[in-house]
Amino acid sequence: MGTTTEERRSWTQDPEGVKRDILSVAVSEFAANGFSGARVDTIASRTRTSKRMIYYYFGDKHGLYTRALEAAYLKVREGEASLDLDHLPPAKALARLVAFTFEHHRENPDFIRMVMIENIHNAKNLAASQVIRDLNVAAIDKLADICRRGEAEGLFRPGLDPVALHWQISAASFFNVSNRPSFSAIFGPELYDEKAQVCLRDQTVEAILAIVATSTGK
Amino acid sequence: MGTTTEERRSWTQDPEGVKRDILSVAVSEFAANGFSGARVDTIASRTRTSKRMIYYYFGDKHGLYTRALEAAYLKVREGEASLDLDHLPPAKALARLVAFTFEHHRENPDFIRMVMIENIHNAKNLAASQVIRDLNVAAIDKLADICRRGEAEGLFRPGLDPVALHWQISAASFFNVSNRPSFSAIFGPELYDEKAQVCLRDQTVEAILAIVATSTGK
DNA sequence: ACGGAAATGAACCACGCAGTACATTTTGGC
DNA sequence: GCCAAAATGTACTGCGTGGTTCATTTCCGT
Repeated sequence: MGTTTEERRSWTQDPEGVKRDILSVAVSEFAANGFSGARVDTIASRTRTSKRMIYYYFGDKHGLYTRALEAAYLKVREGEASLDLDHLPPAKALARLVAFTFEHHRENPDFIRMVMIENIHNAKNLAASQVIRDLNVAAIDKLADICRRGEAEGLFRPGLDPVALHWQISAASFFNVSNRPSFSAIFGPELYDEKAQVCLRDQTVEAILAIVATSTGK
Repeated sequence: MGTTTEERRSWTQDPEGVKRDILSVAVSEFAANGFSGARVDTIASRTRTSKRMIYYYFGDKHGLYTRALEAAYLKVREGEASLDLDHLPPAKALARLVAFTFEHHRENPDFIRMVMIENIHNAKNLAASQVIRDLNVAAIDKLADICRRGEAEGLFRPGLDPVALHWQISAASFFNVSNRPSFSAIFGPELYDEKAQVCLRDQTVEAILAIVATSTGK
């Protein structure tokens, strides 16, 4: 009855595709607006599916946020995996790692913003995710290895703390992206010209090399 | 009629006090929860006055946020004014400035968080505030002066960019506070022990001194 | 001492937005 | 082919929250 005049809706199912779609939109929305700033309706409207599916797959806004955070981490750590430093001498390897980190952060502003947002929330969700903790601990192994080799060859000062070194590297690389808006607003955009960025990167590399070479701190 | 049984309310006016009260609560609430995360009702409940007064004096939530941001900046820049470096030789002065900045940021987490939040919002409000721009440009004068003196005495390499140097100093000092939650969550809280913090601070001072001393970058 | 403006109180409202109910279609196992 | 389970569409709701209305009290100039 009336089937001819009424519209018949049909679709083909694609659970994994739908989840991926939602997550990628969620990452960019949360990264852009923060947790409370992001709107589930907006996220939904930017996917090829509906709000209904978000709640179907992710439970609630918070669940979606957590999964988006993990997705951002996974993507960025994937990019790091390609870096092979074992064949380089320690100083070269370290220089390369620092320069790479600097560039890699620049290329992943959404990831940086997700971490900023997490820090505003005191890293509550980050701390709760075993997935992320594992990823990060793995990320420091490369650095620890370089330190070990450098010390063994007598090139680096003894007693280096890989975590402290990672802190120094992250500080510059992260800050460069995270505080770009405020820095540009106050001092002008010149420091973010490609040329100036290369300069900052090289300066950072040199600073890190200086730290491992000299005997500083106690 | 009935004036004896009905409660009579009376109060003494204090416009400036009320504004100060509201602003100080607003800073801590916005710093803690971000713009959309903060609740006007919560802010109101923590003041000695009412939500009505917030709208009376600040117009809307956004107006309150802007004023809170400026208040945070004013307070922190005030603390910096006490630092007198003119009587120190350039290297000493720079070392002192870096160490001071590092500590000063640690002591003002709410300010750091306000800047983080601004950066999430692409520094939109910060850019719109002439007050804040003036404050920051003034803040770099100290550093520019040290650079000038250092170069004149042949102690620093020529062509130093005070803004780039400020970037390096800020990166470490800011990151140390801004990313403490995520860093602690992932690598443990050890790096934020007093002892380790002193170590990081000294390491940062040395790194900055290395930058001005060597001829790095182009 | 009084009149108008500034300052404050108490209740109220409109609506944006997270989350749901219910119906319908697809899919895969037997 | 049939049926239960998974996946999707459509429409709806309750309430948290930013903002307002109206009345009342304090203060200050003359």
